Amino acid sequence: MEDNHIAKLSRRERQLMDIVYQRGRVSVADVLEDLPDEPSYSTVRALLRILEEKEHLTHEKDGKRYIYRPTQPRQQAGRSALKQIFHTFFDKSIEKTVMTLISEADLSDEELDRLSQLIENAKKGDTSS
Amino acid sequence: MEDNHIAKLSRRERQLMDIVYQRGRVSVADVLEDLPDEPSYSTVRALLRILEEKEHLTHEKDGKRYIYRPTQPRQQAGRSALKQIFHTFFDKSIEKTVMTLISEADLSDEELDRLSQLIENAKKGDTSS
DNA sequence: TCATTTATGCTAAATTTTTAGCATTTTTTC
DNA sequence: GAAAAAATGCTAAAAATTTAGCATAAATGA
Repeated sequence: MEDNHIAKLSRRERQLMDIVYQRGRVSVADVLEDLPDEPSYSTVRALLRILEEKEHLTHEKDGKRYIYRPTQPRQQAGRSALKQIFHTFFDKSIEKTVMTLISEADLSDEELDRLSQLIENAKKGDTSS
Repeated sequence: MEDNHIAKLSRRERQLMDIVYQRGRVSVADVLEDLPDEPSYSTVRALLRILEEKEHLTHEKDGKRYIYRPTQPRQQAGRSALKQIFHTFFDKSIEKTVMTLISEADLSDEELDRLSQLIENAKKGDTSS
């Protein structure tokens, strides 16, 4: 169950999951706030319920209202999303991908140094943290 | 029109676009080959036509059959896909993203050296190539 | 306590997506 | 050059997604 079954989501479902992953945990109102084309309250609730049925979300009660969280941890979901992109657009080349990230960002020298450090550590076989 | 309007695609449409970006250019048969749940020839054709209407694809004739290509260049599409992931799952942190990429890949020392080099170049203000 | 507000539960309609069929055109092959 | 094979053009049905409405329950506050 490591797989990218997030790819099977419908358009709207994906949009909701993105919001959930950005926020970490959400109420119906939160989601509504982040949706640019204000659908109705009912609509959002229905979608959250469906996502819960499909086991992409769980909810707990916070006082009177529901708070939803993703079932798949953020990091894991991120990793598999990243892998997908990297396959489709960057020929599975880490270099191409990193290059694109760096050129996108206009990093300070300090940040670049930290990246170097990261790579040095990897070289020593330390892939943790 | 730089935006991620690829996010507005339906599930099936996205799946097709992924195939197109992986292959660069495709015939109907190519797409069919890459779809795990063999839909009919007609189905794929209809989808390609729709994607063309929406201007995500163009086609040209290669002998008797159509060859489809994305209208948005691969690199541009990749960049915007990457940006999305990086926003949603990695708190807009280049470091987190690169770290994940590296840990995913089990790179050789040689490859890591090339990455270091990449970063050195960036430090010198060279964000080209 | 009782009215108001703010939630959820459930259901069904509207819309969009997905699919495939049949007709026609172009290419190939004998 | 006629039959078969391999494309595309167009249309419409089936399935899935998306939406919102109405009923009900829980919390709030005067």
